[in-house]
Amino acid sequence: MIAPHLLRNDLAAVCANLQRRGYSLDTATISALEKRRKEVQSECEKLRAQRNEKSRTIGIAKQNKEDASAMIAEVETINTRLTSADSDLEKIQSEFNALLLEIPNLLHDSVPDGKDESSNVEARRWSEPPQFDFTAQDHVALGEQLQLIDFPLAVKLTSARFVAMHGQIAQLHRALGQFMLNLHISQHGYREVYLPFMANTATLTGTGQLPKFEEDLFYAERDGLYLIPTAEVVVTNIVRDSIVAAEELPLKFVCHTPCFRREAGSYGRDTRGMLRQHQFEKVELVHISAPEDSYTALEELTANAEAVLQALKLPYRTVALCSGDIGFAAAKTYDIEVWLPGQDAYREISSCSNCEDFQARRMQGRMRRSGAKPEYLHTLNGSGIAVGRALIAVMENYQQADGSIVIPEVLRPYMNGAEAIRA
RNA sequence: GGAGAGAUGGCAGAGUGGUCGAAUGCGACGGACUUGAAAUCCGUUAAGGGCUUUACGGCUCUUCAAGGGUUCGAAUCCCUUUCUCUCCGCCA
Repeated sequence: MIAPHLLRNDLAAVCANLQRRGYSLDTATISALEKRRKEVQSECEKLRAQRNEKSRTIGIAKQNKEDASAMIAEVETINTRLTSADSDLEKIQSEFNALLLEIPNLLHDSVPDGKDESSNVEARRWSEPPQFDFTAQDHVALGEQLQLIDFPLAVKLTSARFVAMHGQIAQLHRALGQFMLNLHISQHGYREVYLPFMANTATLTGTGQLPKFEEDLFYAERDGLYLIPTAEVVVTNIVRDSIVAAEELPLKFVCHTPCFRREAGSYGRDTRGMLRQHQFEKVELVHISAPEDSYTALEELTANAEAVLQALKLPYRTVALCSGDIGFAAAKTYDIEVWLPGQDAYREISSCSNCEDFQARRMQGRMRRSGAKPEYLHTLNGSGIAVGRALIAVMENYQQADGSIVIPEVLRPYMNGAEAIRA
């Protein structure tokens, strides 16, 4: 949520910033609404102040056993006017609020301009795509030959866009998650958390999935709960409705969860394989930081995610997303793209964002420096990294001519020492 | 799922219709005393919004789990919901 005072006092600047995203703000509606708000709210408060004052006088009169009926009649008149003014104000405020919740975050100055992903700016590149002296296969072909990835089974049990894995691929998948978690805990100073995989409306509103992106979520109607689309939702909401002491910052959390996404509107995209699934696992990194530290934190968080790929020796590049490609809640985002030989392309495997105070404002997440007023926190999140996609990357980058897959060294301890997966 | 008890400030805990945003204690902060500290004493100490001010600030509204109701007036009375605890049932 953008700071309401910016919308009141600096509408033109807000509008210009959002324009960079290709988002046009309805300034006429907003300023008209704001003008009425000011009038009606003043009226309400004036009436209420009068009523409070009169009621107090009535109380005193009654204690002195005096007749207060004239004053009581007066307050009744005030109340009639107040009721109507109040309902006007409520309408205006809920309209304003609904508008506010649907406006994306302001962009950081360093975000490059551009309409779509073609304008993203490469920040760095690590290692080189492997050269094969045979034709590289994708993970679907590799998994089928090994008989360890089973899409028909997932369809039978559930539906399309789900996957079933057997044996050593299932184990490799688990190994990846365990490895990432341990790396972040032991090397990068994160605290592991285990949280619910379902979340309520307030939680999803806090991070910005609701109200605008409800169609992307799985919803359990009987219980009013949503399956989380990312651990970011539950982890970031740890600080919802709380005031964190400045000395405790930054908070750095790592959390391994399944993620559930309906993928509405992406029907034609990435239908082959397990690149885009309704259910996938992810190790998520979250920083809760003081405002002045959040951009340093973004670099750190991104580097922590990159460290996973470096340890796995998977080639990647890091790009700064341009204004048109950046997500709703983020002020700045780096995507990390891993090399996939099966697609002969770099594909997103992590997205690291600084949301500044956008989410903190929605969820009333604040910090306090000693003696000072509470201030909004800055929240950051990033995949560290997507486990399902990491599995694809390992399979495709470590494939051999005979269709076997060498297990990256750092994962072998999690694989009972096995060095390769063969049919 | 059944029965009962609860939800008040950073924490503990009083408050059952009127000057209550709320006693008291703890904690925190400032000051006095002290070489320093402890102890003691004095003082300050909830959040959010609006209007106003160059600024210090001033005025005002809201908030005692949430929503609704009764009333001139609600932390206090009534209804609904949520959550917590205890007992029973079921369950990994």
